[in-house]
Amino acid sequence: MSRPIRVTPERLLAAAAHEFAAHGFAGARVDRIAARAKANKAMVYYHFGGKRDMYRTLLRQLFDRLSASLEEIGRSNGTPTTQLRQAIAALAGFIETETYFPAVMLREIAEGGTHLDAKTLTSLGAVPAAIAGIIARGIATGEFRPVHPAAAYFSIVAPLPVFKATAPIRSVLGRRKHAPVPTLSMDEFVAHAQDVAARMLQVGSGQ
Amino acid sequence: MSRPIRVTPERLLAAAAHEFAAHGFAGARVDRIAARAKANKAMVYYHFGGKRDMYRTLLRQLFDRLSASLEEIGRSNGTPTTQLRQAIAALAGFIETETYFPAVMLREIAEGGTHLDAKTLTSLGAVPAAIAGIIARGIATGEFRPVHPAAAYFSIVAPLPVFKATAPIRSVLGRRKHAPVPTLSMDEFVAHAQDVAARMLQVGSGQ
DNA sequence: GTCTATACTTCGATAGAC
DNA sequence: GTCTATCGAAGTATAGAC
Repeated sequence: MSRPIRVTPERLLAAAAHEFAAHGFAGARVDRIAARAKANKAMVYYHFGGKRDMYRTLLRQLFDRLSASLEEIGRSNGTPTTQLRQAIAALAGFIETETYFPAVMLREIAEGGTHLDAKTLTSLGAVPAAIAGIIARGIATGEFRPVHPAAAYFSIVAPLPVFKATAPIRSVLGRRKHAPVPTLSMDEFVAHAQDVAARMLQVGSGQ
Repeated sequence: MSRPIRVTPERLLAAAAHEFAAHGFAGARVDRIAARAKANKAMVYYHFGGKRDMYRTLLRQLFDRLSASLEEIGRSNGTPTTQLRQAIAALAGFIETETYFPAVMLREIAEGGTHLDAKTLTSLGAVPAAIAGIIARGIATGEFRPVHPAAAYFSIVAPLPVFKATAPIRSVLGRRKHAPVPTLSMDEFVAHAQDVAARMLQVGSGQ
């Protein structure tokens, strides 16, 4: 108590998350980040050195938090099937909590990792590693059918952020006549994603 | 023959595709687009009116071409199962041909459709509509189990552009010790995606 | 239709006082 | 650590000759 926490950097990062998600790295404005954080623009340079380093710090924190959560599930004593369900739920929960994460992630993918340094790439890589680990273990125990872990990873993970990030577009499209996309909640979609993962990895029942 | 085709707008659009894919809307530079098209910067404004309208024209053309290809498959006399396999292959082929499409699409999703006008949104909407149509028909005939068409759409479509667009990052990550992501070709991933779609929609065999 | 030259604006970054 | 003031570099867009 009464600990003089440095709030400025944290507030700046939160504002940066919002800004980078909404406008991308190039479109993000340092002025807007400072304004949103109710801080001075010079503080960005004082605390982070510049726009790019602030961006990297943000990404590293996001990936570290996500991978830590996934790795904890991987270390639990559940079966691979259970762990995978939990991992999907954890990813969905992370997306719901860190609402800017899907947009930031999709943007960085599109960017091809251009803005990332080695340290940030390491943090990023821990996410697929955690999921692939669960899958590989399930295959090793014979609980999952043998699939390429990377292929399974993308089938499992990609739909969630894309679904979440398309919400605004789906909303606009849904307000039209002959709406092609009926309403679908995040919870429903998570259940669907868990079901798809289970069917994908189900032993036997070749199609 | 000897038809005096206006090549400048086409060349500009091709250059724009490259530029918007690599840098996003905000990061795209009109100078670079003109330079790459070996045209003058003023031509962008003459032919398209500005950066934003050029971007919309590009997106509209992309979505129109993709949805036309998918709708043609939907009109063919194959079964829904066959049509869905073909649709996934067509999407993969489109991604391979229009190499800048995945990045552009992921970026626009992250952007929340901010830069899109009504006409472009209509073109965009035709893509999920075509896929959802195939799925709905398969459910109607009892060939597919009843799933939410939108949920199925995202499970089927999202992994492909994400897989393709992550190639640069996977390549960097793969060059490291303890590489978490073994090599995986696009062809292998497409086959995997078709398999996942089939299993997802397979009647019975509750997980 | 195409090019040159340039007006106007915005943005990232820093210097320097407090 | 924080703020004000400002520089210099880009960037979009247009005017106007050809």
